[in-house]
Amino acid sequence: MADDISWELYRTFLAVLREGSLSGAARRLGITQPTAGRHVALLEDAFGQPLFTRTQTGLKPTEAATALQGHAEAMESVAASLRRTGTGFREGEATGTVRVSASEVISMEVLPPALAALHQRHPGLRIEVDASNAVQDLTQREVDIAVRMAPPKQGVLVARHVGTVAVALFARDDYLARAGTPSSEDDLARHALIGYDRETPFIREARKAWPSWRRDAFTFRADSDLVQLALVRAGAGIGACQVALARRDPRLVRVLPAMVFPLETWVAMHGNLRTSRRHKVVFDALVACLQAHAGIQ
Amino acid sequence: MADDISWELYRTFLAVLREGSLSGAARRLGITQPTAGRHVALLEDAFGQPLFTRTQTGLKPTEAATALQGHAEAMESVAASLRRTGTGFREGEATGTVRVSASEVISMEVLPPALAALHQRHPGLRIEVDASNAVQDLTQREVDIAVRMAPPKQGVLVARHVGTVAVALFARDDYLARAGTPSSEDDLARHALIGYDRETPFIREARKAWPSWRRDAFTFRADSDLVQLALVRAGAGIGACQVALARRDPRLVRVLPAMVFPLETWVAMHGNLRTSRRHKVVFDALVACLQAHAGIQ
DNA sequence: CGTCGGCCATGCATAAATGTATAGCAGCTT
DNA sequence: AAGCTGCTATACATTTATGCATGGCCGACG
Repeated sequence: MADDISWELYRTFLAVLREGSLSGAARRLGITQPTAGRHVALLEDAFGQPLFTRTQTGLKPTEAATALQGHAEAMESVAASLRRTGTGFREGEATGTVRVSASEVISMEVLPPALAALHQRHPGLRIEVDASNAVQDLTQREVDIAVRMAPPKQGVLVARHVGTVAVALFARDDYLARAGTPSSEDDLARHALIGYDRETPFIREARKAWPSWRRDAFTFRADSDLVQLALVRAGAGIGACQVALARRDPRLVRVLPAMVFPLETWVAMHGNLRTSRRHKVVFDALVACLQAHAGIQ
Repeated sequence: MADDISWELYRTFLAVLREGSLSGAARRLGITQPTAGRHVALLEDAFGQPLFTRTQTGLKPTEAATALQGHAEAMESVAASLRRTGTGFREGEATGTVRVSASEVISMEVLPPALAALHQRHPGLRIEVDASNAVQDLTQREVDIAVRMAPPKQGVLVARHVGTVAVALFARDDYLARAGTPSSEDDLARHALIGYDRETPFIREARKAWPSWRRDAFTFRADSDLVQLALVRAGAGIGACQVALARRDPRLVRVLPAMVFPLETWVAMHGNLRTSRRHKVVFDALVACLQAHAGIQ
């Protein structure tokens, strides 16, 4: 069994896969084209099969190579995490880069003050925010710490439940003065509603609680929660909004208080990072920040 | 930014961490001690900090090195998967190794016939079974295909719901003749019950359905579901058992039919492996096998 | 207390991997 | 149709990484 496949080969393999040519991969990796070609040849040798069909315009991946791509990407992702963790580590101090993932709304509306304060206390800290609604997999994407709206499943994580963020319906006062205040869920049909466009798994789940919150009932549709929030703030109609955020704007009025959707909120981190000073610092800061956020009713 | 850290360095780094010495790592990797030392030195150079304190008896990892260990292990795991997938790939044929994870009970009682038949059809196939009740993370552990009792969360997976496996209470006929048949859930207190020892997250969830199924009520406690099953089959008392399994033993009698716990069962696989012939073959076989299993009422 | 075994560090020879240069081929553009 | 560009493959030179041998150090053991 050829156990001596250098991990380095995987890296060039992935680059060739991505660039579609030895020359391109070589450029990206800072090596030369013959070297890239030799790496691929070595890998093909080790696996006992071709990974690419050579053409004049580049290399076309075979079925086998396609099957391996995901793995290679996973390695790359982990390698990037490793490098990020290893760089800028200083005994006892919190220095270096930490990559945080959170939903768009949380990233925009909740985290910034906390992160700013954090940096004041730890000037050596570099913080990357990955704002995305897709459920990030800590092992998959390059993220050290994630704010999640679902309890973490994976055992290797250290996770802390920071409370429940309530989502409810809001509208600006002038909209309600204009269009009236709905008194029942059925009333919503006569209003300008602000909601989602494409249905995600999360929305599908949430819809069970709000049966009337259907796509075809919406006047404004947007995939971005930020856009929805902006529409609500602009008085365009009635939309869903985290209660703690709406509280900041005195003109936003809660309608149909019975309609509440609770978001169990968690902060999760790789168990490996428990011993890393800077990750612990950011983790604790996020926990404190979100506990405060979830505490607002 | 030194982006040119060879992935190969990570491999020796992990080996040094594991072996606790350059010499040991070198032996394991089939390189020499000076080379291992140089690799570590390169890595320390790239990270700008020491990873080990050199002693005469070996290398002691610093705080930084400890923080990196988990990442390095993750890389190793992925590399192993990659190698396994790449080796023995043959266009159109199902050859090579596939690693399957399932619960102990499923691994022991349900899969073997299906795997045996599968191998008959595809003699080039090598199958590894990882029997463990811990929820395996497909990206974390070295597993290609997993049989899970929970809907998969991660988007990168291809998952198939194969049905609902019902778990109910059973006892052997002679036990019931001896001790009587319980007529209500409260009656259970007077019986010899077979249950879990340590409470896992899964059991905590399941307990909500069966409030009377408490640890202190059990006569026999075992963490292993296999042992519990064996005790039920031996007529030791009343225990939980998958209905489909109990059906095989004519002496096992279902008690308190109202107490049923449904296990939603899924077969999950990396999306990357969709194009791999051998993985698809095993995936389909597992789906068929478990659909048949879940179909038994 | 001396010996043995295991470990790290260093200097040096060698083998291995990489880079350079070039040839050849295909597809575009003018 | 000729020239340009981008690609792979090969031959050759060179750098780089590796292995080998050795020395020094510490702890275990008889």
